Amino acid sequence: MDLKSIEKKWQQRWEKAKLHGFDKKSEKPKLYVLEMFSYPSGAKLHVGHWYNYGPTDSYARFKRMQGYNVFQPMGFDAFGLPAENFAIKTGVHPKDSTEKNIATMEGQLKAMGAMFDWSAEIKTCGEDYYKWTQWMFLQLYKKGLAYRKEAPVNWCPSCQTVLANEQVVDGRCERCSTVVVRKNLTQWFFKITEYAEELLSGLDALDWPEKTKSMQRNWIGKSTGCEIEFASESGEKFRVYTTRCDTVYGVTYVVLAPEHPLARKLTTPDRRQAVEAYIAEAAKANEIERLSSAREKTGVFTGSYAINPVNGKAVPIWLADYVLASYGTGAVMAVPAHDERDFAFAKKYGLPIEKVIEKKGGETVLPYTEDGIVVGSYTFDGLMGEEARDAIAAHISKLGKGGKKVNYRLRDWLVSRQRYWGAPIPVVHCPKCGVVPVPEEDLPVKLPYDVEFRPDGKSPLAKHEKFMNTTCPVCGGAAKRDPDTLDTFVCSSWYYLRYADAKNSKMPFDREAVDKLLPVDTYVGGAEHACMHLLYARFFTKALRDMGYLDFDEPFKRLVHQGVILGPDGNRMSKSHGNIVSPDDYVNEYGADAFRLYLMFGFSYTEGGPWSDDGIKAVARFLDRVEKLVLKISAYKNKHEEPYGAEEKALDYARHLAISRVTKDLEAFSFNTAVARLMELVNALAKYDGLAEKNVALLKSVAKDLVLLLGPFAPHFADELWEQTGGKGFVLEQRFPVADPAALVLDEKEYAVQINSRIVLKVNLPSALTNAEIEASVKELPEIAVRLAGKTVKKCVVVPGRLVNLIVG
RNA sequence: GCGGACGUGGCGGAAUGGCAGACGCGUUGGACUUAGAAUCCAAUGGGAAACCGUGCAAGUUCGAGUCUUGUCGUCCGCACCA
Repeated sequence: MDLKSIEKKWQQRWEKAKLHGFDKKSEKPKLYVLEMFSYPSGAKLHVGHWYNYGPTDSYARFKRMQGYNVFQPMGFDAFGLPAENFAIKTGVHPKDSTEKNIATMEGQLKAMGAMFDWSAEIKTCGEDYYKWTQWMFLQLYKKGLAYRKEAPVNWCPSCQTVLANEQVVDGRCERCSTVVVRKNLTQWFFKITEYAEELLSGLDALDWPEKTKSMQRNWIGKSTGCEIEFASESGEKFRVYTTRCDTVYGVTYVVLAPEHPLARKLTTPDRRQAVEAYIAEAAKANEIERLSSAREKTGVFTGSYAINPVNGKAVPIWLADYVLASYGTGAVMAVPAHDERDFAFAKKYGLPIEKVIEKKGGETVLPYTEDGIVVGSYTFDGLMGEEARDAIAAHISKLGKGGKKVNYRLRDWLVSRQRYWGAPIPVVHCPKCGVVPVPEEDLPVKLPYDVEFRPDGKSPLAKHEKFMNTTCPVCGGAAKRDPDTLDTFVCSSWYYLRYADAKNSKMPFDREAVDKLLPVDTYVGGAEHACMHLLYARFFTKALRDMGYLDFDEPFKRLVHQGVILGPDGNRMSKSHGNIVSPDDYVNEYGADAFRLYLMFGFSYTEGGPWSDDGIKAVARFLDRVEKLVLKISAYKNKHEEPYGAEEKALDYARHLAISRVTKDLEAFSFNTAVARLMELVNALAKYDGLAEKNVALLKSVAKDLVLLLGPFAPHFADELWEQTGGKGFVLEQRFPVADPAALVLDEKEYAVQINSRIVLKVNLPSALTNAEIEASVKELPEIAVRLAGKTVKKCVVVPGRLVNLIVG
C-alpha cells in the first residue's frame, strides 16, 4: 500500500465529509481534548509537535469511536519574543514571518491526519483575538487584579532590553549570555497572589502528574510563621517574619533588606556614608551574585537599635542583602544560635550568639537549627517545637505585637513587556486623569505594523508617534498610550476558553458555549509549563469565575505531560548539538501513520527518550503484515462457521483480550503497550490463519475488529483497509470494539505450583474449581505427592488463576 | 540544601504484592533465492547444571522489580524564602 498517496486521499475525504468537527447539535456526551497550541517560531513542525499531537489525536479518535462528541481544536500562540528576535536578526517583520510559519504549520498539521476542529482555529496575534486579551486585562483592572507599580526587572545590558524571567537562564541572558542586571521600571502586575491559597488547595483534587502539582505547591511556597513587631529606639515600627518564633528570646540583632523603606530612616548620621555605599552596592549586585547561597554574606550596621517586644532588649539593626525585600516583611530577626545564615553573619561581624534551644538528650552544637527544648525564654522554658511556637505566638499576639501569619513565596505576575510583538496594554496615560483604561468599545488597541523594533532600551511602540498620541477617554485632552505589550503568557491564559466560541465578535466567549464545553477534560503538553502557563491559566479561570463569566474552578481536569524526544545521542535536540531529527524525512519515507505509530510504540509516552530509527522499520513492517493478512482473509470466499473448538476459542480470547487491553491502555495514555496488544492480536490471527482447517466467519470477524482497533492508531491506513474490505463509511464513525467478558473466561488456567515459595511445576486446571478443590487436585499430582510424602502441609496459599503455594514443614 | 521522579537483558521498554523480561529491535540458525534485499519459520537474561538474576544492603511477607528503612547513582524543578 502506498501510504503517502492514500493519506492525501483520506484527508481530502475527511475534510469533504466534515468528519472532524465538534457537533454542536449532538446529544452525545462532550469530551474536550486539548493539546497545548503551537508556537510558530520555527518554520516547521518538529518531532516534539508530532509526539505531543499524534498520540493525543489517537486518544481523541478512540474516545470519538467510543461515542463521545470530541472537541479537539488547534491554534497558534503567535505573539512572542522568538519571532521578534528573528526579526531583529534578519529584518523580516514578525507579522510576516509568523503568518508564513503558521501557513506552513497548518499544512503540516493537516498532513498529520489529526482530527482537529479547524473551524475553531485561533491565532493569538490576530486582532479578533488580542482584542479580547485586552478585554481580559480591562476586566482584571476593574476588579483590582491588575495594577501598576515600580519593580526591579531583568535587564540585559548587551541587548539593551528587558528580558522575561524565562529568558534568564542561570542569571544570564538566554541569547548573548551576558549577566543580567536588575533595573527598576514601573510595570503592570496581575495580582495572582490573591489566589495563592486556592491555587494551592485546588491542586489536591486535580488529576495531574504528582510532580507538576508538587512543583506548583513549591512555587506557591506556603509557609506558616509569625510576624513580630519591633520598634527602633526612635519609635519607628517594623515587623519581621519568622517561622521560628520559639527562638525569639535568642534574637541578637535584626536585619532589613537594603531596599526596605525604613533603611535610610533608621540610619544614624555617623553611619550614613557606609549605609548609602552598601545600598548602592546591593542594587548593583547582579542576579547571579544575589542568588548564590554560597556567596559570603555582607551587611552594614545602621547605627540604630530595635527593642525586642518579648524581653525589651535592644539589639542592633543591620542591613544585609541576604534578606529579600520581596518576601515576608523584608525584615528578619536574627537568631545566630539557631540559624545557619545568621550564624555565619554573626561570626563575620562579631555579633553575639545566644542559645535558647537545646537538643533533647544530647549535646547542642551551634548553630542548632532543629526543634528542641526552649531555654532562657521567660515562662516558656521546657516547651518544645510546635508547642513552644504556639505558646510564644499567642503571647506576642496578646502583647499586640503581631502573631501567626501565613506567607507565600508566590509573587504577583509581571505582565508588561518592553517589546513590540505582543498585545498592546489597553490603557491611556493622561496628564490630568492619570491611568485611564481604554473603553471596551474602542478595543482592540491595534498593534501598528510600521514600528522600529530593534532594541534600544525603550519599548518599540514608544517611538511610534501615531500610536502613542491619543486623547484621554475621560477628559478628551491629549494623552499617551501605554507603550508596553502584554506577556505572551497572558494570551495563552484564556485561549482554551476562546476555542469554545472562537468566532464570536461581540464577546470573548458566550457563557453558554463555555458552560457546554469546559472544563478541558484532557490537556496534553510539555512539563516545562508547570509553574508558568499552567498556573496562570488556573488564575485566569478563578478570576473569571469570580467576575461571573464562568462557573467552574479549574480549567484542566486531567493533565498529561508527554516526554521529550531527545536526539540520537541522548542530548536535547538543538542546532548546537547538530542532532536534530526532522520528522519530514520519515513522514516522506514511511508516511504519517507509520511515523505516528512509531512515536507511540517506541517510547513510554510520559518518559520520551533518545530517537532511534530502528523501530520505525518495525512498525512499517507491522502495517505491511496487517495489510497482507487482512486482505488475504477478506478474499476468502466461503463463510462457514465451522469448526468451533479450542483453536477458535483461543483466537476469540486473543481478540477480546486485545480489545480490553487496548481500551485500558489508551485510556491511560499507555500507547506503547496498546500497540503491543495489537501486535499480539495480529500474531494470534496469523497463527490461526496458518491452520489447515479454519472458521472463515470467525477470521473475518476478528480481522474486522482489528481494522477498527487500528483506527485511532493509523487512521488513514485503517480507513483504506476498511474500504477495501467492504466497510461502509469511515472508521471514525464506527463503534470501537467492546470486549465480551464471556470470551475472556477460559475453561482452563495455568497454575504455577510452588512448594515453600519455589516453583516446582506448572499445571492446567479448570477455571471453575474452588480454592479447596485446587489445593486438593494439586496435592494429588504425582510429582507433588512425591515431594510431600512424609511432610505436613502447614499452609496453602491459592491465588485463583495464578498459583498455588504449599508451605511444608 | 529542599522538593519530585527514576535505576529491570546487548537496546527501546512490559509487569492490580503472585510464573520477571510482554511487545519490538538486534543477534543466531533455517527456508525461499544464482546471490543479496525483502519475506517466512525457530531460538534468544546468565549458567553445563544445581541454580543465579530487577543499582547496593537490610526489613515486612507464604511470596518483593513492586511495600518499609538505609545507601549509591542518574535526571528534573526550586534554591539565602528567615
